[in-house]
Amino acid sequence: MSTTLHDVARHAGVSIKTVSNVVNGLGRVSAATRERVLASVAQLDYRPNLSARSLRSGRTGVIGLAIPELSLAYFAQLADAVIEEAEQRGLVVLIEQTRGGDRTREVELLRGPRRQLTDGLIFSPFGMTEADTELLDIGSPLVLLGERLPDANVDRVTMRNVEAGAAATASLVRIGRERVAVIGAHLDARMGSAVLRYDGYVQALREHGLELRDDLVVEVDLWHRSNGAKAMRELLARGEPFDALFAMNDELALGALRVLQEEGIDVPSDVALIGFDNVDEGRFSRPSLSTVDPGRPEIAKMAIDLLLERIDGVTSDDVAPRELQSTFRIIERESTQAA
Amino acid sequence: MSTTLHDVARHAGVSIKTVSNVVNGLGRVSAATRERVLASVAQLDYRPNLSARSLRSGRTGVIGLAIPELSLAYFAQLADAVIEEAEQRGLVVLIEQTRGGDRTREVELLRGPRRQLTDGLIFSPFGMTEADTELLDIGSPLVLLGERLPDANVDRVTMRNVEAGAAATASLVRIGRERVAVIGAHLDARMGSAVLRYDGYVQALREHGLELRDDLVVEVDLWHRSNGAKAMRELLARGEPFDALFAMNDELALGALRVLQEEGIDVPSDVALIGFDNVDEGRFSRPSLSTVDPGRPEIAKMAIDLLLERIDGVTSDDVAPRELQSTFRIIERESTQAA
DNA sequence: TTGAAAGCGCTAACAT
DNA sequence: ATGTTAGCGCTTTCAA
Repeated sequence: MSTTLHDVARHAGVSIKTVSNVVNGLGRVSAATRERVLASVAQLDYRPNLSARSLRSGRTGVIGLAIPELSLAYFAQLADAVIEEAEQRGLVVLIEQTRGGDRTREVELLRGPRRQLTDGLIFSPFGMTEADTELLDIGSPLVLLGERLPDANVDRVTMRNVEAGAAATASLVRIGRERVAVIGAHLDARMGSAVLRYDGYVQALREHGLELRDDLVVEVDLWHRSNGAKAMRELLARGEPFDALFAMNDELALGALRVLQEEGIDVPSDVALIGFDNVDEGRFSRPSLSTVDPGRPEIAKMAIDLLLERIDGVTSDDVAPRELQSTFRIIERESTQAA
Repeated sequence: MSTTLHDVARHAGVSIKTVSNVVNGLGRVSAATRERVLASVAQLDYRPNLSARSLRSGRTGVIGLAIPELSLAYFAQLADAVIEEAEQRGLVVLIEQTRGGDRTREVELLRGPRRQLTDGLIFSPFGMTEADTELLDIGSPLVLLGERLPDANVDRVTMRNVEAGAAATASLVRIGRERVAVIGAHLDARMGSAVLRYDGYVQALREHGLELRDDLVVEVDLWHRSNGAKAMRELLARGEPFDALFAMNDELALGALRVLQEEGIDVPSDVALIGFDNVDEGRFSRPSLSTVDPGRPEIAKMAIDLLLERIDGVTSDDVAPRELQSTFRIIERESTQAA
């Protein structure tokens, strides 16, 4: 059996309350007693039982992070940022994978028993639709990542997707490209990053007096690398000339890049390319990949801030949901080097 | 307040024990009562309080996974596999990052309060040295990943690094290469993957009657992509000709690939290249990267099996530590295509 | 400043 | 087949 408060109390010749006070730095304890208690704590190698503490306090010190898949670089790096930020605040992170937009898994996760284990959840939804919005009402603090489920009555962190999409597109135009293709669009969707980034794309074209051509727009369901390759083949098959490509994330961009090179199309001289997310790999691809940095550490910080304010009750339940936006920046690398 | 066992018991008109039995599927409960209890559970939306359950049972249902960094693709994919495997068994995973070989962080993590929150730990050590071995004696189930701390008295999962290193090297020789360079070596180390894979390399050269040339061996501390690039520049600067390269992991390989291409050296015709780890990105690089698949799902499964056997007491404490090895396989892609 | 005691929600030993 | 009850280790009134 491991050491308990009682053991320490007995050893130090004080009451269990005093030990508790010392351990938690609460209450008034005379320097002498504190000294004695700390000595006993060290000597007995006492460590508080977190289950008991949770049971009593109603807090676990654990927050959940639900993402589609850890093997997608974007989410791995996001999780990294969240764990880092949580640690600053003495919290620990439980990661749950929803396996790329599986609605059922997402719903189960929201209602599942694991919610009891966490003080709150940071959730990046993909499969749930607007009809499921009310399922988000889980009775414990929740912060959404991204623009999905726009009508949900919860705090969320997003980024300026429209502006970022426009800036990415503009960075291609600025180096003299006039036929800018885009892959990753979800034309039928009403909401989501795809819609917003596409809006930015359209907006930038318009601002620069360029024509929006449907045959330069490729829809892609999941933003995986393999789909980037597929989309690029489709685009090439259409035969419509283009001299630049905006890929809605880096995975798509790298998949597309691979196909462009197979076809002997040079990047950036024939086709300039910009991605989105600033995933590490883009720094080492050849050519290195220009991209949009979404400000992951800031996103992690904002999400945890919002969550903690609800957990701590600083923000009462009847305060309307808030939305925080991270600041992005364009990172120009070789794939958009002016010719 | 959320619903408790008592609430359900009262609502169903039975005792709390019966409810507990039903919820946990234990004991003999008549179909009728079970029915009634389940109805109440559903109606009251009862969910067991996991803190209370843990306090009572001494189990949390959480296992820890301590890895250097989630943003390294290998570890992200490993974590993915561990979470997946854990889920099969109703366990959940708490990820802790040791930030690439920081000994202090590793030691703190082993003794830290979070151990109280987990039933056991899967640990991939990097910073701790043999002098720290006894710190692994943490009094709760522990499984090591990899060959570090060889004298530790704990279960571990490894892979056949020597054989795999030899097989990788041999795959280069098999396509006619005779001057095989290697990057990632730790020549001064006594143990670790670097030593073993290097042994395999040496062994394969010998078996094929090839000369081991010191000037074709590049040491690299951390196996990051940037270091792969650096190592390749160093190798090229030496001026010693080579027609193949064994990189000790895929990150190194991709970093090296990038430099080779900058220098106009074609892969695979000028230099054939094989990495190690079978990270996703290798499938989409250009050329796609040949590699060694370490069998991640198997590693995850073995680690959790070992851990659970200790947790459940199936394996008693005085059973000597066991070592399980995953099976690897060589994956041949474009970077080792015969000319 | 310190102590005593109740009880968080659950499991399991024991009773019926 | 079902009920009673004693804690798990901690925090937190309430007393002293």
